[in-house]
Amino acid sequence: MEKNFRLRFAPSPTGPLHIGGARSALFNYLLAKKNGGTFIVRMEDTDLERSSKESEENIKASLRWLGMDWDEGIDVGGDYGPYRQMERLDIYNEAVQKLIDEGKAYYCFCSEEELAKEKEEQQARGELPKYSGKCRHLSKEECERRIAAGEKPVVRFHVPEGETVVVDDLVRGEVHFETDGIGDFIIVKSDGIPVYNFAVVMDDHTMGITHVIRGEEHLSNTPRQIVLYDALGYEQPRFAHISLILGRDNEGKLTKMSKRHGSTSVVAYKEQGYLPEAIDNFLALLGWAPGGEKELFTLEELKQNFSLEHVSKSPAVFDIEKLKWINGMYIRNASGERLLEYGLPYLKKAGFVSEEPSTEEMIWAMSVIDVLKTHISSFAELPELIRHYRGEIFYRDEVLAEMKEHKEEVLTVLKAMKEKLERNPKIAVDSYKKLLKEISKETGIKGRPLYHSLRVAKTGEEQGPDLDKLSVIIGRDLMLERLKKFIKMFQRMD
RNA sequence: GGCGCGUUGGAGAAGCGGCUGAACUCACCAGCCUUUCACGCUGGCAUUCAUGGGUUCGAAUCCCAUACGCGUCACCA
Repeated sequence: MEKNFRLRFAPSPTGPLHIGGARSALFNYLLAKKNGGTFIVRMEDTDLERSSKESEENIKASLRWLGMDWDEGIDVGGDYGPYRQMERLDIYNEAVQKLIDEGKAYYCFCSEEELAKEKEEQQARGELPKYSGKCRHLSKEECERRIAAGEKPVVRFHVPEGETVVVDDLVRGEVHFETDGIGDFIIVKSDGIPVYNFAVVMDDHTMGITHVIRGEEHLSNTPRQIVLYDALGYEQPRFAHISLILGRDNEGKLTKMSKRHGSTSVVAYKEQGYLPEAIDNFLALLGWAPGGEKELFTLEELKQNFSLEHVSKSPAVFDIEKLKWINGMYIRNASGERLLEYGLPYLKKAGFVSEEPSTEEMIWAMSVIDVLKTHISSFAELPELIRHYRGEIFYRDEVLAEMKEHKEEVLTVLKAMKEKLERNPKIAVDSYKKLLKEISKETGIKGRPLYHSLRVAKTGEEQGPDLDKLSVIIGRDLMLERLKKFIKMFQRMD
């Protein structure tokens, strides 16, 4: 009998939601949805120093933006709350007291200096550094006396010696750890707040979590947690540790994804004009492989197809080129409305259309986006491209040299265009195609000689959007100005 | 250093003992489409899976060793 799937994403609100976190959240979300289960979001805010409300808000907003709505947890509630660790202290304290009473955990009064010294000595002797167990045998009376005297002890868990802990991991198989390598670890800090390894066990158990999908960096924490599950008499959830996300640094070395590899937060990608469905798609492919040749998946399709069986053990490389490609594909396939919805803010921000666009501006925005949509991989490139086409242009020597070989032809075409533009001060955007036809007919020049000369004169480039459509961006006046300048310059060349 | 994990083309990445004489994507090359380029479409692009042994009728796929890379060893999560 399979229990209902209950999965969770439990970030600590110590910064904006980053790519790695979003990917963990996604995998949990997808597995829950695939199996008709429940997706829960909870906050691990026991690090008072670094936790902040802004971070929590950022994480929630990012998750919602990516389409990962949770069924239970923070903000939405549920039967297993509260969903913030700092509001669950009573639950933890009760369990800690039980462990102390049973002799499975104990107060430790060692100072940081003592511990550091001990560690140093152990290392000098070539031993693995771990807590000596010095406070293990303090009497209850002594503990009470010292606490009453104002000392602030931590609580350590007495790790059973000489045992092997097996992590039965859904992606890595059985991974073995010796308890002798662990040492009695702290479960409650001297300020009375439990440490992650303890709180997470309590939460996952009391919330009925069935599967824990998290980053590989937690693999070495898992034996500690398992030993706690055993001591508490709780049943373990299934664990799945997904591989790290690597980024390539300036020297070309691959290391764990961090700020030095560029943007790491979800909001940063949002601001750069990536679509949430593209991010989801990209994230899903970071370590997970769908069966066939298909690479583009909507969230809905991901929900149906996701499974842990095809999650890779080897690290995933954050390949920004791939993200750009995926995003570009989503942009090309998006409806006009959606394109406008996402693209317009970038045009406004860059000042190409006003804050309250007129109908004319809206029409212009739509056609610009339509012209450029096959040339951008994110919406942030939209204003960049427009500025690029309108800005200073440079003519490459090789290109000019090639054109010089057909000097007469080139000049004929350019002059014809110049004259037509001069005669039509208010030429409509959609009549450029007709114009090109006329020029071709009148001059007898067609194909590459026709298009190439005009393209170079107008943009300085040899490739780009359709020539007639380019007028939407450059406009009649600028185009004419450039033609005149180019003709002048070109005539003087020999 | 201990423990843990990984190593497939120019890059990302499938593959889980025979139907892979190694998918797919990017990049690159060629052709088609387009009165041009791009977009799009079609085709080409690893005699080989870090190296060395072994198991097997058969291995990128299983085992061992070596090398290299990465992660983790907190009163952070």
